[in-house]
This record gives sequence, structure tokens and C-alpha cells, in this order.
Amino acid sequence: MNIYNYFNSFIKAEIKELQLKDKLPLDSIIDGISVDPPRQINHGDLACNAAMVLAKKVKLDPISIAKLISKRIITHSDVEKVDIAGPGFLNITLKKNVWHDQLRNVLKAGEKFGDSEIGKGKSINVEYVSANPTGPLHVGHARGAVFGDVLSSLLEKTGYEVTREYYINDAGAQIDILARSLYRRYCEKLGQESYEKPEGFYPGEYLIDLADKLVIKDKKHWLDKPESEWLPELSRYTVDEMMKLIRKDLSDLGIEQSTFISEKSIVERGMVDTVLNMLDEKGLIYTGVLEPPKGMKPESWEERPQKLFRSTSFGDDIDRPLKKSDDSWTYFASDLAYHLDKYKRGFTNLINVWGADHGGYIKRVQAGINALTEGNVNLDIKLCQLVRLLENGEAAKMSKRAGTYVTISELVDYVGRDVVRFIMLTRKNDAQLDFDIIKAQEQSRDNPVFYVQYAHARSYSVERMAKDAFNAQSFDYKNLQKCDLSLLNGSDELALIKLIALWPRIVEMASEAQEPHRIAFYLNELASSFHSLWSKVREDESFRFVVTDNLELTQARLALVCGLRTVISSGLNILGVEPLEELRG
RNA sequence: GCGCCCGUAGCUCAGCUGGAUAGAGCGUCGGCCUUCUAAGCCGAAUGUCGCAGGUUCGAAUCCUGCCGGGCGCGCCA
Repeated sequence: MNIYNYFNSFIKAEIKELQLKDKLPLDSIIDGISVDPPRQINHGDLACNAAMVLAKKVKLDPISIAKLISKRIITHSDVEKVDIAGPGFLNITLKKNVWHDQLRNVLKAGEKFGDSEIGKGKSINVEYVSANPTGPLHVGHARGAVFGDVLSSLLEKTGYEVTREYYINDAGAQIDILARSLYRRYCEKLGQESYEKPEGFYPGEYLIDLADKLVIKDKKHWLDKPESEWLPELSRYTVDEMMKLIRKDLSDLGIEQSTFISEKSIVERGMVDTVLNMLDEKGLIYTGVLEPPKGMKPESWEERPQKLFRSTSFGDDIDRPLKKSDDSWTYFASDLAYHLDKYKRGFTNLINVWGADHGGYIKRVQAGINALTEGNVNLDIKLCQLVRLLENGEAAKMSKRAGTYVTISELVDYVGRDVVRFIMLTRKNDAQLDFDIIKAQEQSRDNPVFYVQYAHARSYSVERMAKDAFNAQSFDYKNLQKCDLSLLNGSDELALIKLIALWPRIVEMASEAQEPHRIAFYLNELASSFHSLWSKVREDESFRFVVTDNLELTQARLALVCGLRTVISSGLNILGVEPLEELRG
């Protein structure tokens, strides 16, 4: 438990005591009470709004309530002093040894420091990427992929049991087109061009490569055969091969999902019919005619009765069609079946990571899943906005393999996996992201990946020097845990310890908000704080980490550096970025 | 037309789900290398938090209405 939560519970308990002793009314509200790190340094270590929250319902002024509570808080052995400030804030200053103990906890717990149990006993299904198996992944997919992967790690860090899932859209019409495109390439290989390029032809080079493989595998077997003979087989073959490509791309990014669910298998198991029957039984299906959307030119619009799901009963804007004009299921229908499948596999907490262009789809899926599960499922949908690839501020143009877009493997080859992963998290998921592939490789303050890695590497640099100056054994973790941390009493050192001690809170809040970018921002701040302390020695010799005539002080300072390193490394591990011990070769 | 997202320093963005005097980087200007790696650090200047109302002890944050930008809106997935 982090100290903010700890004091939150403590203060609430004390307030209950006061209520029992009739000092405060019993019905006063405790819910909105929070304990936070204050923004201003002179506001102490913890700021609590309890008095103001209580004053809301009780007809007492906040200041006198604050006085009442502060008398209780001051009895805690960790508390140095309590100030009442502003409109009724309780500003709590903790004894220095509390912070020293926090640092000691980091050294004892190692990377487990920051683990939380807020998700203990809960399982959650995170579905991400789920790109159509029609070609290699591109940059837009990379963002959703990294986001989903890091969100999963973050949830695991806070105790959730996470299933990382990929939904393979291997059933729609675009798969037929893909197979026909491959067939065309196959014919080309064998010197026959009479088979026309199909409508919506996939032009990427990867299909030429695949056609090579197919010729080697099946020789001329499919040549001059009717489509009905080769289409089913080649569809299956192409999807399998595309999924190999995609999984390769994902593994280049360090992503390995445990569960792959095929749309085709959902359909073949009759799940779509099940969904239709369920909705029908609930009276949520009818045949109707949709209005054409206003503001759009309905050129080819023809009014047509179709089978509709009454999603407006569940908060959607219009009712949604389940069947196309050719009587086949819409994507929506099979997607409902897929989500029902998740529920039947035992998941009630679902997260889907989608591209922002699918935003208009959220309400209907939530409506559908609510209808199918009686509201038992909580489905969160995270949208990732576009990524704009830049080269020194100009739009990047480095695409070759896929025809029209930059692929993940091109990007990873160019800047490296760690850079891709980190940069993808330097923006909130729902804000657009500019990814400058030149700047992302710079070794400068501009490049957050470098900046954080540099701080991490510097910690090793200090350790090496300390070990050179004394005997190495004095600095192993066991000895550092036991050393006298009270020697760390400079304001800069204490400030750094406090920032390190913030880590568990950052983790919990990022997890609750489902916002992995907060980890990246925090690491940047932590690195900055360390670089700053590091440079202090230029103004004042006494800031030297390694003090050659003082082993105890050097141990204490190295303990601080190791604590910092542990947190950085633990943060980078959540991001899936490898912490480096040295930056120059 | 409707729905979702966004609007914060010259630029790019944070802002801890309602807290105190709104922050960081870049850029600009001015400092710090006989170095525990200057691949870095320090200082200065910079704001109608899009606009207008509302909710309350307290709003960049929540609600409503505008303005401006992005995405989407049956027979694609």
C-alpha cells in the first residue's frame, strides 16, 4: 500500500472515531476525502481535504473541523506536524525517517515495489490489434498494439489476471478479395495474365512473395481451375500466411498475445444464430427501414427494409442492421457473437483497443453486449488516435513493402523496438501523436527514450565508481539495505526519495485510469530529477555521490541511486522497454 | 444534420477524475565542461486554460449553449 492510501485510511478511521464520540455528526460523508501529494513544497508532504468535504454536509466551518481532525493526526508516530491552511486543507509533514524507510522498502522489494492488489481476484480480457489478416501491420496498428500490451502489463502489475487477445477477422468478403489477389499473383508467376485483377486488388509486394511460396508448394495445381475449387483452400492458406506475417510483426515489437479467436470459427459454430435468437426472444429485433444520414449526400441510397437490432433501447442513436442486402450477416452481427463468446468464456471485464476511426461503432457494441448479458459485462473501449510519421518535421515517406503505408517491421528496423514502444506512449491514447523518426534516434533531451535510459545508465556509472573507490561488497543490495539512510537529509535528496516513493501511487492511478502513458511521463520526471541532482556537483563539491573518505555516506547515496534505478527499470519493464546499463559502446 | 474526441505559453503537450499562486519540453535570451559521461544542468521571459452562462467553500477539470479542428454515420471490416 502506498503512503497516500495508508494515510487516507488512517484519517478516515480517525474521523469515524470522532463521529462515535459525537464530535462530528454520524451522517457526515467520508467518500470524497483524498490524501494527495501537494503541488507546493511548503505545503508539506501530504495534503488532505477532509475538513472541506465534511463541512459540505455538516453545518460547521471547515477550519474548526480541521482543528478537530488535526489533533488526531498529530498523534500518529510518523507525523512531524500538521498545518491548517487555505480554505481548510490539512497539510501534513512527515518525519524524515518515514521517507528513509520508503527508500529502504524499495531496496528490499526490488521491482516488486509498486505492485498493487487493486485488481486481485479479477480477470480481464484485453483485446488489441485485431487487424484484418490482409497484409503486414502498419504504423497505426503499432500504436494500438503497444497501448494494449502496456495496458495489459500495467493491469498485471496491479493484480489483475489479464488475457491478451487478438480477434482474427477471417470471414468477410475482403478475405475472398485477398485470396483472389493472391491467385492473380500466382497466375502471373506462372506466366498467365488472363485472370483479371479483382476489384479491390491488394497490391502489396508481400503477395508476390507468397505467390512464390504457393508455386513451390502446389506447382500448377490451381491453374485453369474454377474459382469454386481454389477459393476456399487459398483463402485459408492466405489467412494463415498473413497471420504468420502479423505475428512476426508483433513479435518484432515484443508483443505476444496468448489468445487468437477466429471470426470464421465463431460463425461456423453457429454463434451468430445464437445471438440472433437471443435478441429475438427479447423482442429486440424487427424489420424496418433506416433513414439516410442527414448532411451526407445519399447518392446511391435506396430505402430498403432490413433486419434491425433495437440498439436505441440501450443508448445508441439509431437501430443497427444485422443483415446485408445479400442476406449475409453484417460485421456487427458476428462481432456481437464474438463478444458473447468472451462472456461465455467467463469474462465480465472487457477492454477493446480500437483505432479512432471505429469510434462510431462503440455504442452499438455496448448496446449489444448489454442486451445479451443483462448488463453483466463491463466493456471499455479505448480509442487510439492517428500516428503521423515525420522525418525532421516533414511527412515521412519510407514505405516499400506494403505498397501504400509504412509497416511495423520497417519502422522497427529503422529506429528499434524500444524507441517505437516508448514513443507510442508519449501521448494520451486519444490524442494525435507525431512520431519523428529522426528525433526519436537523437541522443538528446528531445528524445525521452534516451533521456530516461541515460538516467538509468548513470546509476550504473555511479555504482562502478563507488565500487572502485571502496570494496565492491559494501555496495551489494544486502549491505545497502542495512546502511544508514538518515545521512540522506539534503532537500534535493529527500525530494528525489519522495518522487521515488510516488511510484506505487502512479502505478495504481495509471491502472485505474487505464492510461499507460502516465508511466512514461513519470519516468521522464524521475529522470529529470536525477539528472538535476547529478549536476549539482558542479556548483557544490559536497553533492558528489562517491565521497572517497566516507564509506557510510557513499553507501547511503548509492542506496538512493539504486532505489531510483529500481523504479526506472521497473517502469521500463511495464513499457516493455529494456533498461540499459551503458549507453556508449 | 447526428454521435464521439479535441481546444491550456510562440510551438508540441502534461495537469494526479473538483483543490491552494495552472506546469514541462522545444524555441528565445543569459549562464555552467582542469567532468562522479556537458548525450547533461541552472536561470530569465511567456497565459482571457476557445467563448458565454451554470453547479459550490473552490472549476482548466463537472453541466448547458455557442465557436473552431479531427473522426465516424445501411448493404467495409
